[in-house]
Amino acid sequence: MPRKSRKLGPIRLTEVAKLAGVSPITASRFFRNPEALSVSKRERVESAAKELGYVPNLAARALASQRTEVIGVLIPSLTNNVFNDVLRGIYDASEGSRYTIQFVNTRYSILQEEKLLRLFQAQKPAGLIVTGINQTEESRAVMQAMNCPIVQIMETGPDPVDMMVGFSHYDAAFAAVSHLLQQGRKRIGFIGARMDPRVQRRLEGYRDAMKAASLFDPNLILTTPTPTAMTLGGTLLADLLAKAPDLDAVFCINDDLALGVLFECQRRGIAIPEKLAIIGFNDMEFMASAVPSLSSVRTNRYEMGRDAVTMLVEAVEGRRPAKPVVDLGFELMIRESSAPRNG
Amino acid sequence: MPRKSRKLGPIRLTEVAKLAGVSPITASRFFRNPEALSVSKRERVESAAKELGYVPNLAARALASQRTEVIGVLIPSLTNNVFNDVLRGIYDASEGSRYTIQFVNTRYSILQEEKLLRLFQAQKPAGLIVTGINQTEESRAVMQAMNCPIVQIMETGPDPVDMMVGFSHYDAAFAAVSHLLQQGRKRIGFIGARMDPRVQRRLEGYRDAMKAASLFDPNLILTTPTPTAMTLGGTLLADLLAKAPDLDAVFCINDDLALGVLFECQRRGIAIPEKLAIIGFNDMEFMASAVPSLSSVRTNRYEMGRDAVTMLVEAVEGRRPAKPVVDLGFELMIRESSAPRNG
DNA sequence: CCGCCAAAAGACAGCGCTACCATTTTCTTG
DNA sequence: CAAGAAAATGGTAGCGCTGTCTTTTGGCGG
Repeated sequence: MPRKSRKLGPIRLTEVAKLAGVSPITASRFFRNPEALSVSKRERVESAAKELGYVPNLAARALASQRTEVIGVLIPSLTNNVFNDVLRGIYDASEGSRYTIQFVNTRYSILQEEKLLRLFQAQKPAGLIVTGINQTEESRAVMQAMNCPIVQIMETGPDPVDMMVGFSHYDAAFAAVSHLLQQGRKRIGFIGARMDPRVQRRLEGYRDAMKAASLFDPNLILTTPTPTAMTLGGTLLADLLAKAPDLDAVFCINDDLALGVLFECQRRGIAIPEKLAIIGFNDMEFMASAVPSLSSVRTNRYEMGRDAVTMLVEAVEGRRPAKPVVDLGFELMIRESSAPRNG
Repeated sequence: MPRKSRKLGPIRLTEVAKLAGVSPITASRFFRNPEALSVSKRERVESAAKELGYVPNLAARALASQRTEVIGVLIPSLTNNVFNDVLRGIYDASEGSRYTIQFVNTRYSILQEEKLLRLFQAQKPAGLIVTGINQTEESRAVMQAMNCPIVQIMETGPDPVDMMVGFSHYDAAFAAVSHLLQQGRKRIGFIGARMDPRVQRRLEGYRDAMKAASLFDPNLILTTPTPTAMTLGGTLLADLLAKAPDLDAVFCINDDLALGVLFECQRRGIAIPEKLAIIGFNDMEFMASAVPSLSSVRTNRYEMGRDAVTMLVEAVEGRRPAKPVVDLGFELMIRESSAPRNG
């Protein structure tokens, strides 16, 4: 006898079935597809399960059925508040479904991402959410082999692995810079930190907008691989001002930097927007309440997370979306910090 | 024959064992406790596993061993940035271990918490992290029955379910208000939102500090059950000023509200700290860079998450901590916003 | 009242791994 | 060098559930 005799542990499906007077397999079906049972048996199983306080053993279910009800989520950072909103959307959407979220942090490393992807592969998740479109060849191969729906989030691009929900960072940055140009600004700086692929694309948008206006000047660009932080905004503005004292606007690749820039300006007595216009990116809540209120590019982060889960759930259940790539767009939120000079 | 013949799916332990020329159970041991194998077998299993690209099937492992390597985390909110930092600590600490984090959101509802706790119970987690000390009787009973180490985080209190990592919100608030009193402030307002149990305890700390100075006045207190937000800070300040026009300081239960208050003051031309002193709570990064810089109470959120996981892992492995309740304390960060009036 | 068909219920084996114990091998030591 | 202890390894069964197929049941027309 290899194991101790039956311990009195948690209630098993067999016990429920016995109490309900049905076979275990019928009880099993009750939990997966109650419609398949006759009304009488359905009620009996239901009350038996309630009476015993039965909770299915997920490990056994996963082993027997060869699949799980887990949605794997790969996100590059928890420090960056942007992903906080995305996660909120993901968790909110998952609560209505029967799927569980399993979240992992790639730390902006595509090799770490590859490793984690392999780990997920072994768990046979029901679906996968990955950030961005810059996966390694190997990662793409693993994803393709996984045989589950996959959504790439945060940006759109050509050649989706499966599905996508995002927006064009290039277009968003182009629009933000174009707005500053329309306000008559000419010496528009670019302040960027961390410089992940999406930030790189924002830089391209900035560059092309400036070139289109024949105002491009590499001295107006200041970037650092350092992770973003509010204090960094102040430091970077100081450095940029040293390189380009005639700066009359800044495009910050996120709102933390923008607020840091605002504070630095207050410290130095630089009038916003008269001397310097500021525009941020993402439109976090504080942008609207700052004094002066700060312009930004609103991105639909919560919706991205939420829609990714929705698409995944639909796809798992066989209802693949009409178009696999969803562009959630962006919106310019023009506020005091980029008002016309004489406004 | 109930199933199709052996499909060519993922590599199983048996395959690895065969290639290594050992029994499956020996191969199994390699993955759980390599020390138990002789060096020669260890090397053979290792290379066989690598060659075949073996990844253990976690569902089978969980089913056979009757336990998982999951740490369940119950946290009340993803919107509140405080928990972002805690989660970071949790995830960072878990990466060094073999445990996986399974996070769920209780939405500040103790009934939801109870429900989620039951769900976790069925999954037999290796450990559990729960927020706060205000669980239902039923929840406590479930936890006690779970037979796994449990850490309550975010605050300390009497009667831990098992272990605790946190600090005294009462003491922290008391200290913050005492500081304002020492600066000669007499009409110190309290601005609070959401009013979860921990915020309630901060209110008590405020109340007792004011009473001790014989300066308590209920008109100085303004709270709302609304979730916290930066704009809310401004609104609440406006309302409080209507009730108590002679206000000379505010204690905000978090930094978002404090920044909102600062912005509202800038809008109204209220001089900080001359007319009004401000102190927040948590010491988020932006507090130091604001102009004027904002005082706050530093709390060790990241460390709380990190230490909770560390304690859990230690406990699972039989090394229970010397003292089950860890007080991480707090630190008053005094900055310009609560400097003396003539400073 | 029979036969037919669809729907409902059940039988059975096995998913991939590990607990438990038995057995073999290696190491100590008088 | 024998004998006992300790370490390393293996055999077997089963964790709790579900996929597949088979059997039973019930409804209905003739």
